[in-house]
Amino acid sequence: MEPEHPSRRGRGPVVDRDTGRVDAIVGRLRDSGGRITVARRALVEALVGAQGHVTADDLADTIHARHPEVHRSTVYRTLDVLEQAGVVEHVHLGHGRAVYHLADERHLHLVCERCGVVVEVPATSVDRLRAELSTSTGFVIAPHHFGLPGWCAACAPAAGPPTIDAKSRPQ
Amino acid sequence: MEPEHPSRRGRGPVVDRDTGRVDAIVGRLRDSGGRITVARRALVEALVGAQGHVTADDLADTIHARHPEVHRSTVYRTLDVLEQAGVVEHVHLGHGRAVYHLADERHLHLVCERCGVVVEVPATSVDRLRAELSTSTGFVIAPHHFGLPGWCAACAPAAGPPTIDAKSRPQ
DNA sequence: TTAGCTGCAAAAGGTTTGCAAATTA
DNA sequence: TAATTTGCAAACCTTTTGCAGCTAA
Repeated sequence: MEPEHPSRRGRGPVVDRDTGRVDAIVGRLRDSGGRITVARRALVEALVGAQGHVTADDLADTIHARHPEVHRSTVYRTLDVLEQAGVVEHVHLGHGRAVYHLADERHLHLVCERCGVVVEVPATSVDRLRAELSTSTGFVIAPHHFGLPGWCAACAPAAGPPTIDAKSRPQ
Repeated sequence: MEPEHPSRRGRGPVVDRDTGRVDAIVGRLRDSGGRITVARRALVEALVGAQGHVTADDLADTIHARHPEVHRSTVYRTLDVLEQAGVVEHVHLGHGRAVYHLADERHLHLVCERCGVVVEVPATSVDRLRAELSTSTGFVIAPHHFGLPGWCAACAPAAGPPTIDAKSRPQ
C-alpha cells in the first residue's frame, strides 16, 4: 500500500488518523442536521480511505465489501448530501466519468485524451488565467470541476495537431 | 485577428456565403472519399446555418423540418465523419450536453455553472497557461474540447465560495 | 455493381427518481 | 413518534451499435 508519509512517522497506525477524519466528517454531517446511518458512515469511510480519484461505482464496490445491501442510488444521494455540506467535490474527467474526492484535496486534473492518464497540478496554476479572464470578461473560472483535457508528456509528441478526439484514442 | 469575427454570424444576408461554405465542406467530404447523401448535405447546411453552439438534437430538429426521415443516429454518425475530416469539432459544456461547431470557429467556452450562459473567448487565452504547464509537467492542455466552468459576471457576486454544483442550476 | 450509408430498434452507461418500508433522533 | 433515509425498480438522456435494406458513384 501507501508508503508511510514522513510527517506521520512514529505517530501510530494510519487507521487512527483516518478514524479522526471520518469522525470529523460525520460530525459535520450531523451538525448540519443530517442523520448518521450505516450507509453514510460506510461511504465516508470509503471516501477517506480512497487514494485519489474514485467513481461512485468504486465507492459502491468498496462499501459492498462490508455492506452488500447499500444500493448505488444511496451512494449517489449521500455524495450529493456531502457535496451540499461542502465535504466532497466531484470532477468530470471527461466523457461521462465523474470522480469524487474530499473537498480539502482540491487540485486540477489534467486528463490525457490519448492514454487517459490523470495528472494533478495545484489549483493555483490557473490563478493568473483566472485573473486575466476576470478582467477581460468578468467571468470567473473554477476549472476544478472538470478535467482539463490535453496530452501527457508521453503522448504529446505523437498527438499531432490539437484536434484529436478522445474517441480516436489508443490505437 | 480575423477581419470577420464569428460573432457577426447571422447578421444580414449571408445565404450566398453560406452556400459557398456548404459546397466547400461537401467538397472536402467528397474528396476524402465520402459519399454525398441527402442526410449529409442537410447536416452540413444545418451546421453552417446554426448560430453558435448546437447540440446533435438541435441539428436533428433542423434537419427534420425538411427531411423528417433522417434519423438521429445518422446525425451522430455524420458528425463523427465530419469530425474525422477536421471540419467539425464538439465541445462538452458540462454534464452530458455536447455541442458542435465548425472547426474554423475554434474558441474557448466559459460556462456559467449558475445560469448556464456560455461566453466565448479566443483560444489563445490559455497560451501562457499551456506553456507553463507544459514546462512544469510536460502536459499540453487543449481545453477547447471541454467548457471551462465558473461564474459569469452577473452570477459571480452571488456565487459565494467556489463549491456550487451545476446540478443546483436554475434551469 | 458494390462499398458505403441509412433507418430502425435496441443497448449502453452513468445518474436520477418515485415509493413504500425501515430507521434515526 | 415523526421525519429522514433507504433499497429497489424503473426511468432518464444522450450516444452508440447491430443489421438488413438502400443508394451514390
